[in-house]
Amino acid sequence: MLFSTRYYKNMKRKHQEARALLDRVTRIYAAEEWEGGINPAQASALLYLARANRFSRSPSHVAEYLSSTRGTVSQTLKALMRKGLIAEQRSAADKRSISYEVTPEGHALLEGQSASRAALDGLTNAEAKQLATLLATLARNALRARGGKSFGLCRTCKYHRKRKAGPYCALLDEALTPPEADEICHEHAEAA
Amino acid sequence: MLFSTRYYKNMKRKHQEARALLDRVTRIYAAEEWEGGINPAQASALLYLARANRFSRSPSHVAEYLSSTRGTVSQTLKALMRKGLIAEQRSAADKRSISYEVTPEGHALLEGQSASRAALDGLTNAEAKQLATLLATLARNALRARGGKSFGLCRTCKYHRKRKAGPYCALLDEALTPPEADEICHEHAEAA
DNA sequence: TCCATATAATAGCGAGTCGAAACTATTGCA
DNA sequence: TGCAATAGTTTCGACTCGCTATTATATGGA
Repeated sequence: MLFSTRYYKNMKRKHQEARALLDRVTRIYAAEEWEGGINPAQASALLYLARANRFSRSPSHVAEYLSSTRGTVSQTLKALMRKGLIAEQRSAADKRSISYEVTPEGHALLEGQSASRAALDGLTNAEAKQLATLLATLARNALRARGGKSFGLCRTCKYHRKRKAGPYCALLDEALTPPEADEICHEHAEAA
Repeated sequence: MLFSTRYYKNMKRKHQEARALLDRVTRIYAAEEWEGGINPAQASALLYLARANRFSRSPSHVAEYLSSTRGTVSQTLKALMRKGLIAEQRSAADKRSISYEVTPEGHALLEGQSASRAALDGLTNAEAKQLATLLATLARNALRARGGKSFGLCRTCKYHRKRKAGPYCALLDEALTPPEADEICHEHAEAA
């Protein structure tokens, strides 16, 4: 198939427009976050920790989720600790690993940000859903290209089982509480 | 209208999911940018300068577009200068103001990033257009709430005129070249 | 059992961002 | 002429960023 030069120029312009929009929206929200006494990196890490299950709340997992490094994330988490927004939970099984918990103060901060963003964005429910679907496609494709992990919700994983006693993970051979089925898992594998 | 607690919990979850997705996609792209020898703030400023018209390429304009401050942007632009990606253009009319030009090296870098992103995102043309539309709505609403300026394209502005001799700006009383009609303008006003 | 290797997290480095506030140099208005 | 507004820069302290050690713990052979 043959296309004109004009067609390609138009494609390129459209692509740059979408990219610039993503940049700009992110920066507007970042400005909001700064005003809440937290910086964007800290906000992203905090939201991840609030959404991740008990197997997925270590510095390494945060780093991988955010396409960052362990060193950088280690410092971000220390800052969140100092601010009392998360708490450390050392594991007995493996003394090297640490799991973080979002404190009530941390949850309150996220709650406030959610409210402020909902007021800002002014999207209808249908539009918000559409946006989430498109961004999810974008993330999935980009991650596949980069070899990253999906970090999807437990209930959409191929190891997820619905048992009479409640949800269950066939990979870790662990029983789960009902709310855990809606949390992010670092072991998440796309169902076929 | 009455809604259940479950309904609100679901709303909140959906909202956080969209926000987390925006976070994550941005960070995946940021990781790409670092690999290209440039950091996210520099990449955003560079792309803005490449898309802005000759009236809109000052440090103040970049700062306002990115919801940042003049001080921060001043440093970012100095970094881009050192890397030879932009060039200074001092004005004779107002000796205080500076306009920046993206150099051929800068354009080449953006070109490479565009190509790499297009390969990453894997969206169809229709999906890309839909995403751009949704993000534009988001940006417009958030900016209205914060009192920010739109920075839209010249040809969508209420002061834009299509004349026989070519495009024309009725606000600045200036004749424009055809490509300028597709550039960003800091004076942009939404058409009624 | 001992030792090499792998893994989890942290520390330190240098460049750079962030907002905020102080500071220059111009411009324009009264 | 004077003085406030504007455009840009500088400096500050806190923090992020990737990077390269370094420490502590686990694990898998020989």
